[in-house]
Amino acid sequence: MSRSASIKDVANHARVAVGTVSNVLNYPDRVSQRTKDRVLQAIDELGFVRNDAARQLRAGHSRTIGLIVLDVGNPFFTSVVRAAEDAAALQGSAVLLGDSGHDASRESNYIDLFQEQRVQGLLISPVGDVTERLDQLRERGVPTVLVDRLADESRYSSVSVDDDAGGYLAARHLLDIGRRRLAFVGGPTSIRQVADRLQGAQRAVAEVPDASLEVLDSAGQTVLAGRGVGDQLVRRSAGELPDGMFCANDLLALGVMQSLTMLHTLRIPEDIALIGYDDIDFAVSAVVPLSSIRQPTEALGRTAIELLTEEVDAMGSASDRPHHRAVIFTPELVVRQSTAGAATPE
Amino acid sequence: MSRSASIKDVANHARVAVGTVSNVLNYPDRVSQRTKDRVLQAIDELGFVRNDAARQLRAGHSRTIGLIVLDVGNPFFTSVVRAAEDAAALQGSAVLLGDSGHDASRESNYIDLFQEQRVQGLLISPVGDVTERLDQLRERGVPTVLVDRLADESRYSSVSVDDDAGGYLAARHLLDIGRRRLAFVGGPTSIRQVADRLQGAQRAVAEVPDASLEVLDSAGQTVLAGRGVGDQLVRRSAGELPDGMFCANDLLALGVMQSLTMLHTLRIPEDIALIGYDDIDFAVSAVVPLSSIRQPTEALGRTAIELLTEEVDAMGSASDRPHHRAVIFTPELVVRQSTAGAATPE
DNA sequence: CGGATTCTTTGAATCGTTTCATTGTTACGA
DNA sequence: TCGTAACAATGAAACGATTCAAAGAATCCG
Repeated sequence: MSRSASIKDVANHARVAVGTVSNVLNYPDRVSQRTKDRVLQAIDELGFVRNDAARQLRAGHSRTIGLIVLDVGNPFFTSVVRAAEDAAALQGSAVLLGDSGHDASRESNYIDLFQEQRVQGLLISPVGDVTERLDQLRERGVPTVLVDRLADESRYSSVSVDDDAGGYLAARHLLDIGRRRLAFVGGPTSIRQVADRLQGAQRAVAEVPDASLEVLDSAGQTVLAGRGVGDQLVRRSAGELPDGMFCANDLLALGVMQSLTMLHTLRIPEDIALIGYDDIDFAVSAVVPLSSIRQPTEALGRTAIELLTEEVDAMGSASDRPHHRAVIFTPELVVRQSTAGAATPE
Repeated sequence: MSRSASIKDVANHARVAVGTVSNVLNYPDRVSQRTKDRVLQAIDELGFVRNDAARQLRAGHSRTIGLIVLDVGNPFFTSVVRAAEDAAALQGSAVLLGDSGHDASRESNYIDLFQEQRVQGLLISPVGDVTERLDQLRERGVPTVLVDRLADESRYSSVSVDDDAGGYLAARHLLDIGRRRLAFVGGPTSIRQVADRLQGAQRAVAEVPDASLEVLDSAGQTVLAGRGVGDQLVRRSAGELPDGMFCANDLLALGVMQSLTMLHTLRIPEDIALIGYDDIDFAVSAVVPLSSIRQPTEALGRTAIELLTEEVDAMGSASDRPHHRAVIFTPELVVRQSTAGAATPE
């Protein structure tokens, strides 16, 4: 129930000046061994723990970094968060995590909170149009790095993944194992990710003379939506079926797989090769382990912190040229049984 | 690039005293409309944002609550976290989230960090034995509530879920739809959750004279482990098969379902009714939508904050009797197709 | 032994907010 | 018109850590 001990209590207890205690904590080399021992013992006896508020009041800024993601429940972000936390910890910063849940007002609340906390900088996967807000933050000395969103390099640094390249990888892989009648399954193309992945797939298909790509619009991005598409497919005659399918995400792919395998008339991968996107945990333990495109989430998180640190440092040196970088990662192909085996053209 | 405006800048700009600005922010009623307008305008013009560090230095404590979970990627905790954040926001606190990832040293780092930040209190789902550490925290005025772990009420408050009751619910449901030859699938019973769920199931079975419960040990708690168990089952002759199965979690259940439905010789739920535990997102979109036991995660998170608030308040009034509460929630049965339909006894 | 040099220690000033005793102002009833 | 009460505004003190100029101690060298 006793109030926390302060640096002054420690100083009294060790019979030294407060400045000395501070030196023990921050510049141990400046202090003689004898006094250092006395001070450390006093710290131990009183159970002294630094008061971070006082510290950052003096310093003018905190040692924390704000991170606002769209959805902590999404494994993609979970992984980015963890990587960012680890990278930040290495340089002695902590990460304050905010989950906007795709809600602009929650997002705004977190920005307010982080600004009050005087975070060193902000990593954000924005919901609404927050550019004005972010400009204002930067004026006040808080730099921002956009996550999972490509930014104009003249304005912000950003880390993102090349969805077009991912789409290309997936389609190219299907073509490489000999498939020619491809189908793309994806939700509304108004979603940028979906549109980009489709575009990449089209690019790959265009490179192969006799290949075709059919676009199957799904109602959403869920397992059920995928099953809906699959159910329609199984009604087709054999000649009308694709022999390779690329789904805009793994949930869709798992739904399609459920439909196709349910009736045991179509085999994966022999009759139809199937590939998803995201490489979620479930992909590996599907009935037929699902090939997928893996996003380099660890690299995203780590690099986001690196770019932010660059910006923070640049802020310190009052060089006026704003030097931002937009880092774009290329996703990675993960081959499993759903696209395994040699070519089986008709 | 300009330094952030302080309350003093605002005071100068509005030609009032600093105390007045503070009053506008904290006790608007004490200030006349005229000055309030002037101050608010000055705040707006300077883009003033409170410095939380100074605030909490003065206050002696922050308005944040520390929350350390075992794994943010786990949907159970994700949901608890979100509920806790919402509940905290309602009372004007923010939640600092730490992910220990089942690692005692990460856990310890977060406790250090939160102590430096002078959090109001701590919610924790502990990895190692941290009781000493928590006692020490309480002495310094930082109360703790244990999450997803039953605590001795004489020492801590806690919120947890009754796994025995959950196991009972699941088995009772299978019995209620007429199944008698039950099987429990679960990992090593050294895991408390698994042992409790099994115990509850046994309790239910004991209540019905001609019912039996077979225990099938799974290698782990994954889809693949479940498939392993399922693969062994399908080799049995019809008479040796259970007619109702309860899996210690949904992943196991989904694995079992994959095996059983793969060969199309056994039907779910007609031949074998199947129920899992946790009600993960995938349960509803399985080939046969999976019945499950849902844990009241929202209530857990909300109640954890409530108990913590009680403790914080109790700390304020220097009443020496430590009054802790251990709240135990009962999980909920979610019936889907995998256990649907009337009884089909042999 | 004295002066120069290096190494330690000191403690007041500072960061930005809140608090609160004090002073200043206004309004009202007698 | 005066006294009193209610209301507004003031500004110094405090929170706890860090910084830094200055003082004090120890060491070295000629």
